[in-house]
Amino acid sequence: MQFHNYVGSEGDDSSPSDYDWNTDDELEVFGIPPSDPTISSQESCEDSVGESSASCSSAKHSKLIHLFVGMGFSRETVIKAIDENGRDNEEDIMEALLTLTAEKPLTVEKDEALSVLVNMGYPFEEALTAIDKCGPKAHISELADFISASQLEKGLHSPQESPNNKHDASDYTHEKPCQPSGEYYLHTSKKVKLGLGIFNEASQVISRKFPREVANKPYFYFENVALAPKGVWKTISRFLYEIEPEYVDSKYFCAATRKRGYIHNLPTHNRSPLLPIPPLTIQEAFPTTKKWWPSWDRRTKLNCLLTRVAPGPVTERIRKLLEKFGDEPPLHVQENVLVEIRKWNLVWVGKNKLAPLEPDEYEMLLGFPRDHTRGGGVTRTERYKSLGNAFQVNTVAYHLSVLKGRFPNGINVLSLFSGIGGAEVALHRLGMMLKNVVSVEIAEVNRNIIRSWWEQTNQRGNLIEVEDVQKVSSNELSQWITKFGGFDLIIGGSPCNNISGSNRVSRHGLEGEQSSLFYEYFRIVEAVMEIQRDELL
DNA sequence: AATAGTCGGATTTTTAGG
DNA sequence: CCTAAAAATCCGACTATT
Repeated sequence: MQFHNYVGSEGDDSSPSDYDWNTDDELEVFGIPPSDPTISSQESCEDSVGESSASCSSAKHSKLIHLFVGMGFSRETVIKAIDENGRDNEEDIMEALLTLTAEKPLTVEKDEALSVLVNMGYPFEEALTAIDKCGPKAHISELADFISASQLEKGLHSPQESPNNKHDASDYTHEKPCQPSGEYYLHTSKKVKLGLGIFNEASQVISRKFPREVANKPYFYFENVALAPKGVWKTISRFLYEIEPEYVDSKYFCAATRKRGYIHNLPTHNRSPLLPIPPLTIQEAFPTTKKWWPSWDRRTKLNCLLTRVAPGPVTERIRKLLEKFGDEPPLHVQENVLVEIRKWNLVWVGKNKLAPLEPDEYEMLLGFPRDHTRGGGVTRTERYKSLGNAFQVNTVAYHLSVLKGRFPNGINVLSLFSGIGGAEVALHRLGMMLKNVVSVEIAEVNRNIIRSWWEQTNQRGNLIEVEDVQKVSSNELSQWITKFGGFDLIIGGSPCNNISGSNRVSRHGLEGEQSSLFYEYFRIVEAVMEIQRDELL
């Protein structure tokens, strides 16, 4: 029953599966000479230390480059932006980068259109819907008209009439608890959730009532798997102030499915995605696989990236099977192979040859910098495990983007179940200054990864690493709060071990051994709320 | 009524490194 | 030849969706 919001009557024609770019893309991209969207976004991190380019020698310069490269811009673009704006004003550079990346012609029309529309100020989700409806080849003006029309049609009162004005009405004042009534309304833009997407037009304007205490500082953001056993999300909602989960599939943000539920008290107006928009199909994300991709494998999206990948013998078995037939295996063989392919999330890397994704491909799809989890004694198996448990950075950043303007002087973050630091990376890529980050993570390899990232990105703030969430006392919280002046954001996804459908052994629900740590999340949110409310009075 | 897909766990076998 | 680590191989249920 908690999935009642899936039942949006006519979700059919807006269903994501009928993005019909399949055929278009294949033809087009084949026709285009070697220009790889993926390579341009990845090359950057590789040799960032090699300061051989003659002109740039100062330490400040290279630090700046590193900083912005860490946010996901290509090294080339960063250098250009710094050259144009000087190295002293980081905000100007940031603006220039956003402009440059938005103007840069992308290889695929859809991405380009999306980027342009977003840059014009249209909400990301509406832009996607428009492209979905009008087709990827539609002219920008046509798409813009579509969006305006649909906004009118829905009688949207939102401040989007003048798309160029990104920052007009703020939906509420964050510093002050607005109404003394204690009632609080948050207007989500209409297409929130439904069908595990955020772009279903069947949904209506939703007003959520917040208890007064969560309408105030601090913001919190909770994440877990969407397809939990019955009742789990209802329980989670009950603890987290009766806020309805927002179900989002990360396939709208990258080339892989990732169905997750999010409960938060963030405003939802004027969200904006990270730029550049990542490749949204397998074919765009992995151009080299097109050469080997058989026509009968019609996938455009990968399935969820799990913590384990297919062992070698599986792919070898398929290869031998396929080699028995010619170019076109019989239908029943195709179907059997497809079942295995989908189950193990394989891609084509040679003639009849399949392979699981590499760890660095996981990183790319999930929005992390290349080699984020590499090195420092981290094994391959551990990388898969940590990455499989991680946030999809673009998705989370999209939600957190509303915070950017609210904390121009930096933000204090309490990050629970940090894992490999998806929340930290998301905030950083949004260009937010991280003042104080308390990061709670049980696994040593993950803490090392976060620490390493923190140092590589030249963070000027303060990172405190804590091991066990159960040992975080309210006393300790008080001390941090006093020292930092309070937390602005509490963020984390509690363990899904006993909730995930993949677990055949101990899917015991929210009360399971690991998943019950959700209550620790709740405990800490409560404690921080309590302490900071007292301090404010 | 049938199908598809899922932030996994326990155990055994193989490999890597002395 | 030994040990530790990594890879391979077992293992269904639950539910939204069609």
